[in-house]
Amino acid sequence: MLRDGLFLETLQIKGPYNFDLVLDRLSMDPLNQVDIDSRSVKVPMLIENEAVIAHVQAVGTLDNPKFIIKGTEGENIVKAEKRLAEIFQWDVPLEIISEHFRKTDLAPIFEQHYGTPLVLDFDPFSCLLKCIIHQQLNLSFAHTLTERFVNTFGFEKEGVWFYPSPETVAALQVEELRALQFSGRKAEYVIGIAMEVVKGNLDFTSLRDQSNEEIYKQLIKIRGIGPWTIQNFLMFGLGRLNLFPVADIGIQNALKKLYKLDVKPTLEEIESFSKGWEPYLSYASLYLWRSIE
DNA sequence: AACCAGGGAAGAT
DNA sequence: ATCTTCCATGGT
Repeated sequence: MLRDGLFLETLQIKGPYNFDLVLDRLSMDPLNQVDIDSRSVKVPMLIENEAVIAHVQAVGTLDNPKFIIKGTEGENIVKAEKRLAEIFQWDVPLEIISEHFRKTDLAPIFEQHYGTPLVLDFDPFSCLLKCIIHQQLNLSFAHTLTERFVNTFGFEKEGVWFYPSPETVAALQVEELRALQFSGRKAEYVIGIAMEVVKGNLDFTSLRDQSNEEIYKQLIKIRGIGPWTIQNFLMFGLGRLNLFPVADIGIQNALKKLYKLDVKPTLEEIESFSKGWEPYLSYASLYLWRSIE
């Protein structure tokens, strides 16, 4: 339905799906344009290299989720809607996943956050940059640092900020990022990764069709990208369902809290806890993070 | 005022 | 191959 230069669509999906909890989590990142009262968010996407913004608003309930989607009229409406479905995991059967955890130690947490989907980052390249920037920083400072980065080098459209393009980032100097309080090392990582993309050595479209292992082998070679970054990228960049970042401090603290441990669990303990959570380890990770947020 | 943070590279065994 | 140190800065 077209009106006033907008495309407008109502969408109904299978429940359970708790969009209010989605907005709750998205609002942790100051770059996300979330409006809790109207139950909506503006989603910046790159469709066929074109910046597109979709306004997604929940109008349904947990068990009968409905959305109103608005966007600027263009040629890629179908692709934009497909991408939205992927980002918000509208086709993932949350009931089945929730059922899977009902007989595990995570049951109470899954009860508490029932209907929470794993929402993807809005763009794979942005996801990777965000992972690098967030490495070894507390969430609060990490968010101000990414916000500062995007506001300085990215671009704004219809009130939403886009991360800078690989070309823009590749052309930056370390000193420009140091001025934003990046460490020298972090600045080198970010610029270096953008250069790999510009040179064509890192292509996110082709990554989509590769296995986790193939992607790992390719990304681990790039300076600044380690296991934690790859696991996060596979989860939030590509939406893979079975990742568990054992080295993640947040996961460790969540497990410590869940099992009432005096110290953070060892690698072996974590491995043994997570037995039985497959093949949905990403959802275990997500709900563990939620449990300490 | 220490100590920690949703890590990873580089150097040392 | 595996262990240790350094990076850099804000938060608590």
